[in-house]
Amino acid sequence: MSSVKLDTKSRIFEATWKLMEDHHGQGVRMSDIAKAAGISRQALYLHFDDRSNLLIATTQYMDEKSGIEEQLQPSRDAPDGKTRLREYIKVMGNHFPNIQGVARALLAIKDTDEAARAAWDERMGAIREGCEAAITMLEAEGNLVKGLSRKVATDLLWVLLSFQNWDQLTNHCDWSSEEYISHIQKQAERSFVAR
Amino acid sequence: MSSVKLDTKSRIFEATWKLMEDHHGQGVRMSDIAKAAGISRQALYLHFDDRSNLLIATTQYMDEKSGIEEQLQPSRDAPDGKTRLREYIKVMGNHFPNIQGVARALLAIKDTDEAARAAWDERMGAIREGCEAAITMLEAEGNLVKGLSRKVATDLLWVLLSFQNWDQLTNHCDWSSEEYISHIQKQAERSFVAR
DNA sequence: TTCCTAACTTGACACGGTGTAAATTGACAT
DNA sequence: ATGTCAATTTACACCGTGTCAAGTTAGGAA
Repeated sequence: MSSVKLDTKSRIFEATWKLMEDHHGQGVRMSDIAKAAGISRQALYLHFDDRSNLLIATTQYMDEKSGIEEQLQPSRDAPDGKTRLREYIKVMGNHFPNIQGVARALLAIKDTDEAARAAWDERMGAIREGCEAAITMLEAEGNLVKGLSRKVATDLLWVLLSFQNWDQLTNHCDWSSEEYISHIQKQAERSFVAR
Repeated sequence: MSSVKLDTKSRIFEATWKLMEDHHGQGVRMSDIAKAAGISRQALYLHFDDRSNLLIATTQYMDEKSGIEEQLQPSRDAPDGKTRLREYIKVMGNHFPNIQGVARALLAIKDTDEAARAAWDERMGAIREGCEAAITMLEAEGNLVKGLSRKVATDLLWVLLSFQNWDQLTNHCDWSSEEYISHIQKQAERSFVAR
C-alpha cells in the first residue's frame, strides 16, 4: 500500500509519459522532465543512469499501467486463427495511442543508443511473437493463404502491424483508431486467410 | 563537358552519400564529411547553410544520379493496373538500397528540423502519387478488390511501400532485394487486385 | 607586373544538451 | 547524537553545430 502521494520515481514516469505525449516524443529535455516531476535535473540522475535508461524504464511502467498483458488474453484464447488475428490487431490498435510519445522518443534514439535499441527490439520481438502465433494457428488449421510460408507471412504481418505504419496511417492519412483497426483487420484477412 | 575531376560540390555530395551508406546514416558529423571531401569543416558551410540543407541537397543529387525518373517510365507505360503495380514495386525495391544511408539520416532529423521534414514529406508524397496512380488504374479497370475505396487502398499501398518497411524487411528479416520485390508484389496483388 | 576576386584555410568561440562531481540540507530511524 | 538516505545547489567537462575574423592561394583581367 503505497502512500496516497506518488513516490518520486512514479512522478518521474508520469511526467516523462505526459511530456512525451504532449510533444510527440520530440524536444523533451531532462530538465523539462525534472521540472515537471518537481525535482531538480540532477536528482533525475539519482534514479536513472541516463536518458535512455529513463525512457526504457518508462516503457515498462507504461506497459504495466496500461495492462497490455491482460488485454492480450482474448487473442490468446481465440478459438481459431482468424479470430486470433482480429483480436490481436484490435489490441495493438488500442495500445499504440497510449505509447506513442515514448515510442517515438525511443525510436529517435535507438540508432545511436545501444540500450534503447535493445529495448526497442525486445518490444518489437514481443509483437512479432504475437504475429507468429496467429499465423501459426492459421497454418495449423490449413487456413493460411496458399503460396505463403509461415516465415514470410509472419514478416509481412509484423511490418503491417508496426508502430511506424500506425503512426503514418493515423497521423498522415487521418485514420481514426477505429478505422485503423477495421481496415487493418480486413487487410490482414485478405492477405493471410485463405478463402 | 565538365572537367574530369569533380568540382567541390560534387565531391561533397559523393562523400556525404558514401559516408551515410557506410554508417547507416548514423553518427556522421560535418567534420567527417569535410575530411572525406578533402576540405575543411568550415568550407562546408560556404556551400550549405547547415547540415539539413546538405542532406536535402544530397537527396536531390542522388535522385538525379540514380535516374529514378527514367526507371519509372515502364511503370507509367504499363498496359494495365496489375502490371503498373508490379513495375512500380520493382522500381522502389531497386531504388531503396541506393538511398538508404541518406534516407535514414534524413529520417532521424525530420522530427526536429522543419526543412528536413518538408523534404521527406515531399519525397513520400511523390511515392504516394505513384501508389495512387496504380490504384486508380486498377479501379478504372474494375480490378480493384471489392470493399476497398481508392483512398484506403492508396493509403495501405503507401505504407506497404514505405522506406521503413523496406528497412525492416531487408535488415531485420533478412530479405534480399529480390525477395523483397517478389514478396511485396505478391502481397500487393493479394491485397488490391480482384481475382 | 599589379590588382581583384573567389574558394578555401586556420583558429577561436558561443550555444545547447548531456552527464559528472562535491559539498550541503532535512527527515527519519536506531 | 549518529548515521543514512533522498534530494539539493553549484560548478564544470564534453561534444557537435554553427559563426566569425583574418590570412592564404590561384587565376584572370587591366
